[in-house]
Amino acid sequence: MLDATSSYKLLIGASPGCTTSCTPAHHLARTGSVAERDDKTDDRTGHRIVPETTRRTDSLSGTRYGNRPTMKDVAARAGVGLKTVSRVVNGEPGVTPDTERRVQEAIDALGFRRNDSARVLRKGRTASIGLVLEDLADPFYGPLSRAVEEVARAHGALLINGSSAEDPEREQELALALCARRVDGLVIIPAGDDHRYLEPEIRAGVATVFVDRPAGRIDADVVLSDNYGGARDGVAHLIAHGHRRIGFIGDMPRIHTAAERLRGYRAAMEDAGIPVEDAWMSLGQTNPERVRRAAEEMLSGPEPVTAIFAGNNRVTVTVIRVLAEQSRRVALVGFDDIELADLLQPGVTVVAQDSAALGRTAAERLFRQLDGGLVAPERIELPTRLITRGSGELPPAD
Amino acid sequence: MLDATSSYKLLIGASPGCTTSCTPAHHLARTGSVAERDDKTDDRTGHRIVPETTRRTDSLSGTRYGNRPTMKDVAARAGVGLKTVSRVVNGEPGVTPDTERRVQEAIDALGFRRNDSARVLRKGRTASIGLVLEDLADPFYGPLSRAVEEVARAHGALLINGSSAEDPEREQELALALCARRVDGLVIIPAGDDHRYLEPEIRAGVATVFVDRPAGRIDADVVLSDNYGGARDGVAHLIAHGHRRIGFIGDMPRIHTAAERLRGYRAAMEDAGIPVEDAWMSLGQTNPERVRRAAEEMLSGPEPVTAIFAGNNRVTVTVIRVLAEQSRRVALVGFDDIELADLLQPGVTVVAQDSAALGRTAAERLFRQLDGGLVAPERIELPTRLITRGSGELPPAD
DNA sequence: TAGAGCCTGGACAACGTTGTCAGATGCGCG
DNA sequence: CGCGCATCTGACAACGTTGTCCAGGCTCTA
Repeated sequence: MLDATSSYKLLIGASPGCTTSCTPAHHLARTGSVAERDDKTDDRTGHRIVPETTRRTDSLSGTRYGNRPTMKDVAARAGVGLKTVSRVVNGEPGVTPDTERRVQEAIDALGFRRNDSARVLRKGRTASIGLVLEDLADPFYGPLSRAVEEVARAHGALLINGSSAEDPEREQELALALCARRVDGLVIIPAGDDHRYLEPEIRAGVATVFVDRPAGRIDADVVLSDNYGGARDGVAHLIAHGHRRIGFIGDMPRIHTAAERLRGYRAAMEDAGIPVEDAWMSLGQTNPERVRRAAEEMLSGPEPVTAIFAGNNRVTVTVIRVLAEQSRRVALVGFDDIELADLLQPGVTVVAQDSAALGRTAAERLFRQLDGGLVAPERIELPTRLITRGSGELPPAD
Repeated sequence: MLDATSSYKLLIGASPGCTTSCTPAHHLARTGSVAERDDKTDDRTGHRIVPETTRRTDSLSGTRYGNRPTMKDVAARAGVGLKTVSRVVNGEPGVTPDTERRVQEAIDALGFRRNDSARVLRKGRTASIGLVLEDLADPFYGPLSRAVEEVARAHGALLINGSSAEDPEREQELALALCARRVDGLVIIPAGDDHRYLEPEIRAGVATVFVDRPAGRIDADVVLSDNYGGARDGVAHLIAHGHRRIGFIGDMPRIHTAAERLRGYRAAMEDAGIPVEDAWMSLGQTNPERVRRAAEEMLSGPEPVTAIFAGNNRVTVTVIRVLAEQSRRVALVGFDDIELADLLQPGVTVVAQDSAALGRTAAERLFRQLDGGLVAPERIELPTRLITRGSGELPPAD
């Protein structure tokens, strides 16, 4: 068992149900027939288990487990002082080649590896940054995460990341756990809307940058897409192609991006002088069931919408499915680009944001905070791109 | 600047070019016209920058940056001993409610947060595990990563992860850097084929599980999909639908999964008594350019292939693009499931592996190592599923 | 050959926490 | 009033590393 005291558990959060809410597995198509291989599999798990040839080496030997050699051990073996070993390990000058060789031999012989925990304790900086996002498995966050990692790597730092699962409490747990680890900085895709809990941390020097959505109740750097403008453009695009009854399906309104995109939708409609009807707007969870229901409702009745604006990639995917079942041709513009969107019939017109750029920009900003000391918090907005592929250019079919 | 000494840099790797090789950005369709928003953007970066209202709080106040309060400070302020604070922080028994209240007040007033580095140093366990994978941005690894994270979370551990970018050297750097951080365990999707460098670490008690591909030159737990069987089934499926000239496009042969899938291809062909021609097999990088060239070659000439087996998700996506441009109907089965595969015309038949299950199984195995002490290394093979959607059932079009 | 200066190596404290152990305090009871 | 006991508290060492500082030996020059 991992040694986690009660208080520690409180921080990290040992919640009962690990609801992996909305992994792409849900999005992956599971239609069509399924043939399962069946070849000497374990009854219970369906796994095939093959024992490896040898037992784990040294499992019973005299080697002490979990008792690693220290610099002291290396020093003793090499017949030198403790600090000399430190010098060799860190490549500091002032060691004769001969001594260095002896130390190196001892290191190799003992399998010594410097304990970075102790190093961190002594030096104060951990050379690691934390990333709190919503769901690592969401294709939108993959590139973002990778971009943050690349920037971290370029600065010699490691990346610790965790998923909040869109739960504000879990976001806080994670962020604070990372602070307890003394990460040098924090990149946060917020789930909650009150981040005052971070104030002591920021004051203590933890660099902090928010991405995709702004921080709540504190001043902090934030890097986001132009959600309002992007949505407005997308909806205006539909209007320009003759649509007037346009539906909007988005995420829960408490999520900043969802609210902004809705605002963009309203603005575009207003600009065109089209009064928006309540039945055209549906905000809520983005699981396939709800989205499907919402879409089907908009598409039924005496005056169905002729076009749908989908508030994010998950919504778009489900709406595509629903539209594929319709006899009428309904126009669609989605927020976020989607893989293979160009190969569908028709191609899916989207308002694309560059998630990698979001991550990169945020991480760079983070390290600038770390390098250069203090600057005024800024809000950096990245433009979106309207990519027309067909679905957004369909004329209204009344 | 982050404090990273030369030797440290050596470990973490401060490589010159940060080639974010093959992020999904490459896969995302960029066809169709593009309209860029242009609204008071910064000339150089294309960002829109809006200064936040206030200056960062305390930026110039007397608060000492990077000088956090310690338990000693809390103790002094609460007028109690050091150890009493420790007791309160850790929820240990033996503290009067009154004392506890005083300590808690001091903690809140000072914004104290326990330094886990020191804690780790003292206790030996870090309650964190490392994940080395190929590319966080690859949709295949997102769910895997998330699954590992969930299991870690259930055990009160945090997840540190890094991308090897399919570079063995970088894999080693990362893994060893994680060991220096004293992660309790390591989940590795290996890029290289020699992992003897991990021997001292494993001996020292670092739990280690390999995923997706087996370890090289050491005995270690490994969790992988039935690549051989899956590929054989997929190819047999094509053969069953009348194909004989079947192409195989896969990843570099040094990658275990690629080699196994090729073996499956050969086996299926042999089972059917079809001699394989060299021109039908193409192994190498999976970037769109090479895959496209490979596919186009197979499809030209006097005796073109009538079906293609795509060795992984990236290959499949590119092959779909190429096939969409062909006048002839060519059958396709791909390894790995793909989002929206069911909505294409025809739907894409795939051999699906459950990447989340891979991650979950591996992480659970890791914590079992940590909990239960030592067991013989095992090889756990997860079954694949053939999902038929149309593209794999097309008859040969000669 | 002596003194100055440089190079190398090592002793020691400190980082912030936790485990050990002993001391202090309060209480009940004989 | 004194004793034992239970409860609470705090002093101290240790975890493994790095920074400071000093000692000893060497080379070089006068």
